[in-house]
Amino acid sequence: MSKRKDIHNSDIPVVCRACEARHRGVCGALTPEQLLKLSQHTKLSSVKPDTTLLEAETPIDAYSNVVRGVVKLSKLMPDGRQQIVGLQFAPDFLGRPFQRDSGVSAEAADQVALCSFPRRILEQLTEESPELEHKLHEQALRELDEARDLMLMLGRKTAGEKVASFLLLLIDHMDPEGNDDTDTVSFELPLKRADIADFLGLTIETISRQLTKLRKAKLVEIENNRTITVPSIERLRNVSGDF
Amino acid sequence: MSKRKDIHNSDIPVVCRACEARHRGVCGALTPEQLLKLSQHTKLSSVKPDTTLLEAETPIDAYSNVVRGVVKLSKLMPDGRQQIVGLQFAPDFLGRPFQRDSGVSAEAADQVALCSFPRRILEQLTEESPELEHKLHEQALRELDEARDLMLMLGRKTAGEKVASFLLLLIDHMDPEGNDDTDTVSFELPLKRADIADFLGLTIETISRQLTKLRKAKLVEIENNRTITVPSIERLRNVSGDF
DNA sequence: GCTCGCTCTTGATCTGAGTCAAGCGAGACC
DNA sequence: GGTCTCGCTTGACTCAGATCAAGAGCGAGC
Repeated sequence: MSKRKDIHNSDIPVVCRACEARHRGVCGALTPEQLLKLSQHTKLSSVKPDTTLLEAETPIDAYSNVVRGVVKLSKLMPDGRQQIVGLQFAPDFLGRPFQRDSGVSAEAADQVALCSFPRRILEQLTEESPELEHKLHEQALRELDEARDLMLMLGRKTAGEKVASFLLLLIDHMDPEGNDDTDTVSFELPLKRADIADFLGLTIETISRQLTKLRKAKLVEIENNRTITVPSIERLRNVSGDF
Repeated sequence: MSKRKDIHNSDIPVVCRACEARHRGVCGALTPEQLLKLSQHTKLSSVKPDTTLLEAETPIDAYSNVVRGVVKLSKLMPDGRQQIVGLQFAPDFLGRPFQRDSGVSAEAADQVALCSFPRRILEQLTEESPELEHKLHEQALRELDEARDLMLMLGRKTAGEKVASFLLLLIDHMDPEGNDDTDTVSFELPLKRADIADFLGLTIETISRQLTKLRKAKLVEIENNRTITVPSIERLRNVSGDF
């Protein structure tokens, strides 16, 4: 990031100037010229909750950066059982490089903003800049780490620990700006109960009961079903099983 | 693979000639010269079941290819609960590129043979050959896909479906040579019951009961607790939940 | 040969989360 | 205002898999 400080801001395409993807996301690997080229083909869009963004089994012809909101990656069993296998937050990259169908589908969890570009462009840029492939590789490794954390959670944690872990995961990923190092946070749940259940391998009813339990134990406060306040992250972590 | 047919075999280092990693693994990205350079620093080793290969939280200074056997990647909770988050079969690459600690530890599940080399060498080769990074990227994406399949399994499948899926996973990964397109296979279980339990998020007793159930349903035959025969892969798939 | 330790199986019982069912509150639409 | 739908909660009951307990099989070491 500091490496780019010397570049005058006017070299940066207007649409990219305020975008997180340029700092923490894959676009950070691009030169101003490449960024310009890319930005000429990008399309910003905003979609409603539960809009399907990628279908499993369907090869994709566009990639996106998540600019705002939360995207659910999910897998479906033939009989309808569903598991959310990952959540993507801004500025994550969305879409499987190298064409292989990844077998997951992607849906907006809440109001989501995307910055999309055709597959062809990304492929060109990858070829001329190994640093871009490196960024994508790093994102893949990061997602792999998260997937494995989730496996531990799904396989070995109790319902209560799962819900606590989920809240902590949200706190970790959302607005890293508002990180004032305090032990207390407040935020909007981007997922509805049904999504949380599909993420944690539980049922809606169990999510509801566990949240009530956390509320009665004064570990969280809940307003309007969606606004969560965690008075002490520390205390919440104590019931997450993570130490 | 066909691209290398024209290279005379004598260009290939002796230790690499019969190695799967040269074909399906990461070494396939290297030129004969690079392979030679690498092979001068590699060390072949063979380790007993349950030997620790990588410790979580400990940065690694060597990478390996799995040449024979099965390696368990696992995560541990502070109170001792354990989850196996991945299994690596020959010729998988073992070790996290770019130094970051991945938080998993690796143990031999059965008798394992490794081909190891110092981190420095891999880093040098990655710098001079983007194709190598590409191979590593592809392996990361493959592992990510597998991790997500496992998440669906851990979160949504019944004990019976989990055990059936596990056997199918083994059939998929083991000796792709012996794949004579028949519907019946026979193989040795590389994991003991306790490992299977940690992999599937169940207990030893449940594994045992589910195997007995499969045996009584004539879906598998079991000899000496370790030798499995599946008379019809098709029928086993029918109880795996995968369609 | 005998014992020890390890892996695995089987049975009896318990329990955490699922299932089924009812009801509430809030926004959307008529 | 009334009714529908959707998201959520709560209670009663059920059940799949965990837990607890006993014992069998088998190879290693003495």
